[in-house]
Amino acid sequence: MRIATIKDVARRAQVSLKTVSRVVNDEPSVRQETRARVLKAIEELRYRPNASARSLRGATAHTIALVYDNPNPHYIISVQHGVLAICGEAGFGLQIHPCNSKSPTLADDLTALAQRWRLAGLVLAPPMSENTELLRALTANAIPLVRIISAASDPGDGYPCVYVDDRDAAYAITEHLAQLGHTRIGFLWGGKQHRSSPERFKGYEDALRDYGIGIDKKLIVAGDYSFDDGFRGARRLFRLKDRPSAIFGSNDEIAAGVLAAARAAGMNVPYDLSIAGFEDSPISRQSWPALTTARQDTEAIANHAARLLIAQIRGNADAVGNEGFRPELVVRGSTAPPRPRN
Amino acid sequence: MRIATIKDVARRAQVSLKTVSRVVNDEPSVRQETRARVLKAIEELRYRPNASARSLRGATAHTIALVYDNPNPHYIISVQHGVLAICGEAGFGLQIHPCNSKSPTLADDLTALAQRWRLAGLVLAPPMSENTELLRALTANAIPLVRIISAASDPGDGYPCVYVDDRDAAYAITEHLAQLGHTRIGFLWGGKQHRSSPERFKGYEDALRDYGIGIDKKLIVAGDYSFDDGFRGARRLFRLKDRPSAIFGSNDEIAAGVLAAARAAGMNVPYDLSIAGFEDSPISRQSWPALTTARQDTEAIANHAARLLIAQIRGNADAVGNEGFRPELVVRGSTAPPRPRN
DNA sequence: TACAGAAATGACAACGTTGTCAACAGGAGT
DNA sequence: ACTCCTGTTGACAACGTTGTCATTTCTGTA
Repeated sequence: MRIATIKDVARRAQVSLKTVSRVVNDEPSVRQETRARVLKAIEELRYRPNASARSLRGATAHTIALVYDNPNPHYIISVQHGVLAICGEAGFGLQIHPCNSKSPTLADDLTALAQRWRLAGLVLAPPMSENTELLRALTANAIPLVRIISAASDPGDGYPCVYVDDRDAAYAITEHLAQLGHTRIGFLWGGKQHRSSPERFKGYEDALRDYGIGIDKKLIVAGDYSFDDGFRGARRLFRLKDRPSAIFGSNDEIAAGVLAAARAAGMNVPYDLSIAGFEDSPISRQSWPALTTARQDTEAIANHAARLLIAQIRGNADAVGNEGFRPELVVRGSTAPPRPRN
Repeated sequence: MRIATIKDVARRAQVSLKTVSRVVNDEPSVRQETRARVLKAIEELRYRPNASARSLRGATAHTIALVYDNPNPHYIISVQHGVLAICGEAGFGLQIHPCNSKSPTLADDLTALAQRWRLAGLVLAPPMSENTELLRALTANAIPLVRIISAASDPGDGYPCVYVDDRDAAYAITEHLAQLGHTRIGFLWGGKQHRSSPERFKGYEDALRDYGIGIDKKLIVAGDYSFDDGFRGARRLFRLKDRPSAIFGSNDEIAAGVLAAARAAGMNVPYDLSIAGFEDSPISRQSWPALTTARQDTEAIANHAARLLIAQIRGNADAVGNEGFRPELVVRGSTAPPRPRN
C-alpha cells in the first residue's frame, strides 16, 4: 500500500500538482468547487504531505530542537511538553537533544545538528541558554534560537528569551521564613553553572538584609542541584554549634535531601527545623511533610519559548516578544515558626 | 554563509557528485587518493549531508519516533535517553510523541504521524505497546515497530519486543517480605491499562501461595500508578481491624504515598510497617527511609528496543532478536521484620 | 603489445514538493 | 469590438541526494 503523493491526488481530482499544493497550503485563488474536489481526493487517498520534500524545497525543515543538559526529569518533561504543544499547533516537529553543557565542542555539535537536519531553530534550556559564547556561535551560523534563562528582567542583549525571576521568588521564600520568626536560615547552593543559582542566592541575601538579619557565611553551603548534596549540606549545618532553625534548599531535590538528613538525625520537621525548596516539583508534594517551595509554571514558560522561536522563524517576530515569569510562593507543611530558644 | 552542498564539495574536490556521495556513505570503489581529496573538501567547507534530501531520495527518513503515555518523568527520560543513545550511533533522529493511550483515533494519529514525517519506525512504550488493535493497524500500514512490554517470556506473536519480567521481580519482593516474617502483606495495584499491573499482582499472589500465606482480598486495593493512590490505599489498609505489617506498592510512587500516609499516621517505618516499591526511581532513593524496590535498567531496555527497531528497518532483523530483562531486588531501609504481635 | 576484466568515476534521472511565471477565461470599462 | 484587469489554473524548474547504468582508467595476463 504505497503512500499517496500529491501527484496521485492531482490525477484523482483532475487538476494540476500546483492546485493541490495550493489547497493543501490554504492559498487563495482556488475556486470553491475545485477546492472541494481536491479535498475529497485527499480524503479518499489519505494523502499526507511529505515533510522531507517540503523541507528540501524550502530553506529549512519544519522542525526545531530542544537542547538541554539538566538532570531533573520532571523539569525536562515539562519543558518538552510545553514546547511540543506549540509545535503541534504550528505543524512543527521536535527533536530533543540532551547534551553535555561542558563539552568544548558543544557549539560545533549544535551547529552540525542544526545543519544536518535543516533545523528551523533551537530552544535552549539552562544552562546552555546562559553560555554567551554558544549563543554567538549559533547566531553567527544564522541559527534562530530562543533561551529560557534566569533573570529578574529582560537582559535586552538581542538574543530572544523567556526569563524567570528566580531572585524574586527566592526573596519571597526567605521572607516567609523570616516572617515566621527564623533568624538562623541556612542556604544550600545549586550548581554554579546555572545562572539561577546566584539569582536564588541573591534573593536570599536581599531578604535577609531587608529583615535585618545578618549573613553568616557558615550557614551557606555550596553544592549542586541534587538530593545528595542537600543531604550532605544539611549534615554539615547540623554540626554547627549554633544550628539553623530553617534551611532553604536551592531546589526541591536539595530540600528533600535536607528532609532526609533531618529525619536521619531524629528531627521533627517542621518543629525542629523548617525546610523550603524551589520549583514545585513532584518531590515537594510527595514528601512528608510536603515542602514549602516556589511554583514555576514550566509548561507555560516552554510554551512561550516555543511561540517566540516559531514567530522568529516565520519572520513575524514582532507578534511575540520576550516575556518574564515570576514563580510564586507555595506554603506547605515543611515550614513553621521556630521552637522558642531555651 | 550558505550551507555547503554536495555540489560545492564536488566542485572543490574536482570530482563528480556521485563520488562525493560515495565517500560520504563509505561505499567502496573510491581510490584512496580521491577519497582523501574529497574528505579534505568536506572538512574545509564544513559540509553536512542534508537529511531532508536523503530521506526524500530514500523510502523513509532516518528518524524514528518514541510513543508513550506515561506520567512518570523519570521513566520516560530514561527511555528517551536509552533510545537516543542508539539513534546517535546509528545516525537516526528521534521524535518524541507523548499521546493519550485512550484516544479512539490513536491508530490513525500515529499512522498520520509516521507518514507525514516518513518515519522509519516506532518504539512503543507501555501501555501503547500492549494495544493489539494498534499493533495491527500499524503493521497493516507497513510501519516497523518495536514494543517494550511486561511479560515473563517472549510472547512470540510476531511483533518484535523487549519484555520485562515484572512477575518475577514482584515475586522476589513479596518473597523478601515473607522471609522477613510478614504474613499480612498489603498490595496496592497499579493502573489497569498497563499489563505490568496484573503481572506484578501475579508475582505477589504466586509468592504468597508458595510461602503458604493465604490471600486476603481486604489487603488488596485497586488504584493507579500514583502517589495519591498510594496514600489513599494505605489509609484504607490502616483502617482494617487486622492491619497489614507490610505493604507492597506496585511502583515507587505508590510506595512513597504509603510512606507519607504512614508518617501522617505516626507510624515508624520500617518498624511499624514495612514498605516496598517497584522501579528504583529516584523517589525510592530520596525517601527516608529509602525504599526497598526492584531495579529495572530502563536505559538498557530502551537501548535494546532501539537496536531491535533499527535492525528491522535496515533489514538485518536476524542480527538482533527479542530480549528479556529481569528487574532485580534492591533491599533498602523501608523493610524489616514485623514487630512481634502482642 | 594487446586485451579481458576489474576498479573507479561520472551523467542522469528520480524522490515530492513549492516558487515563478505564463496562459487562459470571464467581466468591466472604453 | 477592443483592451485591461482579475481570478484561476497549469508547466516547469529547483531543492540536495542517491540508484542505475554507462564510460573511463587501471591491472594483470596472454
